[in-house]
Amino acid sequence: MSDTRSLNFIEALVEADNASGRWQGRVHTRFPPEPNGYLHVGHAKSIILNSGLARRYGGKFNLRFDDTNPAKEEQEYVDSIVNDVRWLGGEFEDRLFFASDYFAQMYDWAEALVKQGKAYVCDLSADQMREYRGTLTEPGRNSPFRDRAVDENLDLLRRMKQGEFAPGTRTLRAKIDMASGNINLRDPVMYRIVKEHHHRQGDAWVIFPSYDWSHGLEDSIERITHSICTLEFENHRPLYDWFLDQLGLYHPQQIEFAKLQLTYTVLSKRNLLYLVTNGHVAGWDDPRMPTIAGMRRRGYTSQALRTFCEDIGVTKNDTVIDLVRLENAVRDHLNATAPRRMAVLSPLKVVVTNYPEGQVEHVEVQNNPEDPQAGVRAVPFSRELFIERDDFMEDPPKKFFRLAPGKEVRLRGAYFVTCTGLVKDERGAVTEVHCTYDPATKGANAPDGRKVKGTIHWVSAAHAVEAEVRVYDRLFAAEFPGAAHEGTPGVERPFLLDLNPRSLEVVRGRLEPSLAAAAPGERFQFERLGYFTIDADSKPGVLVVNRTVALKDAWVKELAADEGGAAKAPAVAPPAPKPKAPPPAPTAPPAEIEFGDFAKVSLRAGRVLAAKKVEKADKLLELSVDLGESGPRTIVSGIAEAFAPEALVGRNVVVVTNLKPRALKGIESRGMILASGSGKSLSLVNPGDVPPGTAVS
RNA sequence: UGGGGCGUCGUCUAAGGGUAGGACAUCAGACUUUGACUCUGAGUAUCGUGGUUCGAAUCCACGCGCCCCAGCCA
Repeated sequence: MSDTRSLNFIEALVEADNASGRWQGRVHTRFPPEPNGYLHVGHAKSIILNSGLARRYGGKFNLRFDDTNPAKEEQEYVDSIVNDVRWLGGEFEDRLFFASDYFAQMYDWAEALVKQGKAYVCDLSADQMREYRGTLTEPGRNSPFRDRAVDENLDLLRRMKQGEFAPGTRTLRAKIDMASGNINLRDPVMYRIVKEHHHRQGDAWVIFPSYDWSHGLEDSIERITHSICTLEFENHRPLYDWFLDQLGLYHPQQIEFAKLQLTYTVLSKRNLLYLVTNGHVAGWDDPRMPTIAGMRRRGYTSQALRTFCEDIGVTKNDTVIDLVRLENAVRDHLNATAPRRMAVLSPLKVVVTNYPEGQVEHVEVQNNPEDPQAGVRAVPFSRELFIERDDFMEDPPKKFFRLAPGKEVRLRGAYFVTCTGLVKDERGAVTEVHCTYDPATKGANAPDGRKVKGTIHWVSAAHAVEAEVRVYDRLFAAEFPGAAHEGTPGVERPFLLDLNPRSLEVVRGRLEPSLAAAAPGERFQFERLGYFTIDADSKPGVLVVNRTVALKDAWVKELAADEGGAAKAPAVAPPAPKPKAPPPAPTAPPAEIEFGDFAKVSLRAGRVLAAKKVEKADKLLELSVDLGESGPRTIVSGIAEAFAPEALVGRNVVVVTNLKPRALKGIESRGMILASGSGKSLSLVNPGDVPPGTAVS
């Protein structure tokens, strides 16, 4: 650590402790996951914080499974977690621990507490206990079992441990204060009866310690100095302290920080589990998942994750980090380290008409301009090539620097070529582009000094290797998944409505031949496209490639700014640029559009499922519209003056479905409702009685 | 209406009585054999109201806003 950044509040605290000699200079942290799911980026922040502290201050870092609830925990999760922590650089060496290994010790301490008269066996049912607990504003009442004699408590506790009682019939509770303003102090449960097989203890135990009872003990046993957890445990700290104090045990300091939250991302284990079990993704390690395993498979590097976590800082502020920060960290690291290759994802054939048929030569291309050490490679060039469809336009706007009739561009690493003609199919689509090349420009500038504005990538048609390219985009289309649908009647999992229908697009790519030998896990930059990694699904001769993250693209911004986003619908939506000016009312057509533009409009029948007013907007309604897709779309429409929300539910409407999503009052609208008229005398275009999704002309 | 925590550019984050700084984003420009990278420039912030002080983001008071807590989950 040779950085100059200022200390975060935990580092400052540790340094103060070191200065005062509070822990004799020791720093010992831990990461205590419950093995009931895969780790995600939020956990990465914690792992990096805890292990980073140990590294920075010459201390130690433990990995400890908090496996105190046999009902939810599995060995599969233990294995994945160990793997993920290691991958992230969490150096726990031989200090891999399990809370369940401390069960006997914890039990002895529980008996000690009973003997001190500070814990009792309670026969209240869960429901009764809730009633006795009181509410946030009213104190609780003492359990009728609170004053049992020590001997009776001891006897009962031992019999609980023997398995004499049914689950749920009794608990061991700490005797603290039923009137405390902090509900956690109202005689919290220490042990509950659970008759389930434990992944490590088997059936040896039928009583299991609660978090509040066990966590401090675990830390104490391991001689942790700084027990770092997230903000929601702040209310539990008095308990952490109470148990340790009553027992007179070694007493680490609990410190709370704000957990990581990310835009366009869902991070609760419950929701992630739901996505996995309901097939919205292919598994915990689906590259769209925010899990460590998913990000690794996506091609993220642990270095990038570490930089990201360092970068966002550690505070107690409840904040949401913009996903682009993570993506930038990944780009940064990969820009410096990933070898460049050429690959064409949406091929358009180019014939270099003045290049001899059958001739092949190899051009030398740098592996990484950012890193001269990376050397060069030879790429075959021939008469027939593929270029990206997006890199050719028959009738380009003025600022288009790529290939177009009569225009000259550089083929990266090879020659200048000039477009001399094109071939179309019967439907008018361009199928082939003809060019001539200038032999004098090989790998260099033109001797006559003429410049080209654009450089495009290419592959030799005959030499290209085909690959399945999985083009991933963010899993959710909304910045705060589900937030806009919170409280919508009948919607029990609002975040599902914001799933990005284009989070995965699979294409047949043509890759430069050197990629044929690439191994799973290798990462590359496909020039001008993005960073990609070879997926584990690859088999000899069958390449599967994942897009890790796209390169930034100033050109799509340009297009969006100039043409209101209508000119081009890329295969994968780039982050929608925020409109500069307030967007025009969605029902008002642009002043003038071209015939060609109009032909690109896709109209489909939809049915309105729900509608409500948009806050702070007089004219806008937020609609949920069924278009026969996997989930309804959210569409914001300026028709509030003409229609009451309730009047729209169930109506059939015509929707422009291929518009670039656009944020209106912070709500992402994915489509436009067709209407005629204006203001209060609007009428909706009716598609007739057809199923949602039907194309309308 | 109980207890706990948090409020600084659009978003993160520094400064903790003495010039409100940085990063990301945005915009403008330069460079470019990747419309990438890099570089230059610009705009935008101390929740509010009082008070203490030569001086307040910082200290005090009173408000306001947001988050967490009523599992035999962690």
